[in-house]
Amino acid sequence: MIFSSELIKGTLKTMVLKLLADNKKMYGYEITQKVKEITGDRIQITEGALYPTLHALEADGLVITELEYIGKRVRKHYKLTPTGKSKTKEKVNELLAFMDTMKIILDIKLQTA
Amino acid sequence: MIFSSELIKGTLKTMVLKLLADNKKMYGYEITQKVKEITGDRIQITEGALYPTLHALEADGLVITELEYIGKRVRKHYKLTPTGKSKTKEKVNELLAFMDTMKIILDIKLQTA
DNA sequence: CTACAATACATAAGAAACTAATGTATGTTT
DNA sequence: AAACATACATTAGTTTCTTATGTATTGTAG
Repeated sequence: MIFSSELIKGTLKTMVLKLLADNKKMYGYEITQKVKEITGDRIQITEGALYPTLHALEADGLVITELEYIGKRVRKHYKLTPTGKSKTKEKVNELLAFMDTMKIILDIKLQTA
Repeated sequence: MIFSSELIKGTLKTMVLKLLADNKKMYGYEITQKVKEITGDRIQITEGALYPTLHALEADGLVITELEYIGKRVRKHYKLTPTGKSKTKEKVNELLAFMDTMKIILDIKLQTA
């Protein structure tokens, strides 16, 4: 089962930041594969969503880039800046807290009729 | 702390369906207040987001409406249809599973360097 | 040895879903 | 009487995604 894309909305930036925090340095294609791998193919990040997000993170000063050449093929590595690291902690904590709050709504029976 | 609105994206429909499942019958304004109440003001659903969502649920046959008059003021109550009830279970289960998957990404240390 | 799949970047048109603002109206509190 | 709360609704604009397309290199299967 693949998660409906609407669920991924709003969590993509946080996911990418957290992956960069855990892996120090990643390139775009690697991020798509890693997410597929660790979610058992249930979350698939499309390139059309990922690249604009990475560019936005760079424009915001949360990541810096570094080019690597594998033969003639280029890889653009992304790495968190200090600002990016603290922003990552913020965003991760917020998402975890949000999910706890959502669970209150999803789990409880408010009234029984 | 109020959750950034981007996090609410994609979960609104599921929240509304679940609230209707637990409360049998609710009107729009009541939904906004209930969500504020049970989340300690951390999730605030705006009317501009809620009403179009309710109308979409009705157009999709997941809810039916019923008008109530309190003096001259009108309340539009929403109630799940049988289709709406089974859709609610699906969406709630999917969101819970999604959150478990997200926790894998947010909690684990993939590599240490 | 060539066609297809995979790797790797990127953009762009359109859609979806929201925000923020505005509008209308009634009821309640200070 | 003014302000706030209740209760519906719409709309212009923005953000963020999907789907498709484009370019190019490298690996693999027939």
